[in-house]
Parts: sequence; structure tokens; C-alpha cells
Amino acid sequence: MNNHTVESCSKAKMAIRDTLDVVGGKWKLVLISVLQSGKKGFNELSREAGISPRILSKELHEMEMNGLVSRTVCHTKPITVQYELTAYSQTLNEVLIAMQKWGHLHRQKIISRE
Amino acid sequence: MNNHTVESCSKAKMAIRDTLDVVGGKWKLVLISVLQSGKKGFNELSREAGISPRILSKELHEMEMNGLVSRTVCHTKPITVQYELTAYSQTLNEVLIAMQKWGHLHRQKIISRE
DNA sequence: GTTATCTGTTACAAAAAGGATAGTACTTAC
DNA sequence: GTAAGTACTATCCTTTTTGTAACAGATAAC
Repeated sequence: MNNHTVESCSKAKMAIRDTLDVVGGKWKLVLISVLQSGKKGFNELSREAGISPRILSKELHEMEMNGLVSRTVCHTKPITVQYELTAYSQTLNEVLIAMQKWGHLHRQKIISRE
Repeated sequence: MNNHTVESCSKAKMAIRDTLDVVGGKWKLVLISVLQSGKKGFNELSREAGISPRILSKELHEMEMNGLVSRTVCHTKPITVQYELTAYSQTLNEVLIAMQKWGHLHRQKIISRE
């Protein structure tokens, strides 16, 4: 099903796919949302997002590779690591805010129908 | 603006999850984007989005149940079906536009680094 | 020396998502 | 009656994603 005609590959479609490639899936936007309250350690992030270490590790790697989060090792007594949003990740703010607003709106719609 | 209390954070998380539940995955936003150029038949949609009939059928069902598209049977010579965006689906415009813009921005960033 | 914390990783399993192919049912055109 | 177009559905299979549990290396507290 690889019909890459000019028509079937409109700019809008491609852009949305690009976005989904970077930030799609179950966790990345949630993680960014959690990290917006400040830098966090690995376990802290795991607890607050409700994500298992294995998945968290994978997601953070991907996000780091895409320049969305930075990883800083702190040479404390038990070594800790701080994950922090990058400046680039803030270009996603519009997306995040729009999704937060819509999620809220949709929930209201569902609730008001019961 | 940056009021990141624990409460507002978990709300944000929930809202994002809600949105992803309805509109997450590989196809729904792409389908909406394609349908923005007007109502389309099943095969037409399949071709333009590059999605197989099986998946398309499933996605359309889910989108219909969530009030995002309407299905209209036209009693033409060979029966045709029109899928069309609902008014409610337009509440997703902000999300779509933000994602389109970001996808484009991100692609520029990637390209300019090569 | 056992327990606990931190940051992860590894192995295994399950579930969800997605895709390929073909087929159904109906109608029109040739 | 064969082909082609409409709208799907069924079956089977692969890939991707997600989860659980255990473990590892390091440090510190008890």
C-alpha cells in the first residue's frame, strides 16, 4: 500500500505523521507534561507518570535523541540523574496546550451526557 | 501561566491521556486531515490516506462512536457511503493545526542539520 | 552483612496495532 | 458472463508496544 502520489502525500498529512513519529505513542506527551513542573529524577518520573522503568528508559532515550529532554548526571552520594525539558521541547507547547484543552473539553462533553 | 501545582499537573496528564484515547494512534488525525478537504467515500478515503480497508473500517467506526465523523448512505446506483467530519470534530482544529505546524518546523530543523 | 536507595537493564510474556490477501454482496457496463 | 466499481468483512500473520519481574552496580544506613 505504498501509493506515494503527490496527492496522497499532502503537506498536512506528512507534517502530522512527522509529529506522530516524534511524539506519538502513549507516553511522550505525558512525560513532557510531567516534566513541565521542573527537572526530575528517574524514579521520580517513573512514579509521577505511572510508567515502568523499562518503558521510561526507552522513552527518555528517544526523547533525548530528538532533542526534547536533557540528561544530567549529578555526582551526589547515590548518583542521581536529572531529566529536564530542553528549550526545543517548548516548541511543542502549542500542541500540548491544545491537547490538554481538548481532553478537558471532551471529558466535559462525555460527563454532561450521562 | 506557569502554575504547575501537583493538581494542575495530574489534570493535564489526564486531559492528554483522554485526548490520546480518542485521537491517538497512527491514523485518526491523518484521516481527519484528509477529510478536511470534504466528504469522501470509503475507497476514496482508503486511497488518499494510504490505509488498508480493514484498518480504515475500524478507525471510522471508532471515530463515528466518538462523534468525529458521520456516515451517510447514499442510495445511488451502486450504493455509496459518504464520510464527513462533524461539527464536533472541528473542536480538534487547534490540535491539528498545532501538530501540522510543529511537524513542519521539526522537519525544517532536521533538514537544516544535514 | 543485610537492607535500602538510586539508575537503569535483561528476559520473558502479553496485548495492541497494523498489514496482506482474499472474499462477500450488489450493480453497472461491455 | 466477465470485468470493474461500490463498501466493506474475514482470516491470518507480523510488528510494535507495553507490562512484569528480576537483577546489577554503586553507595549508604543500620
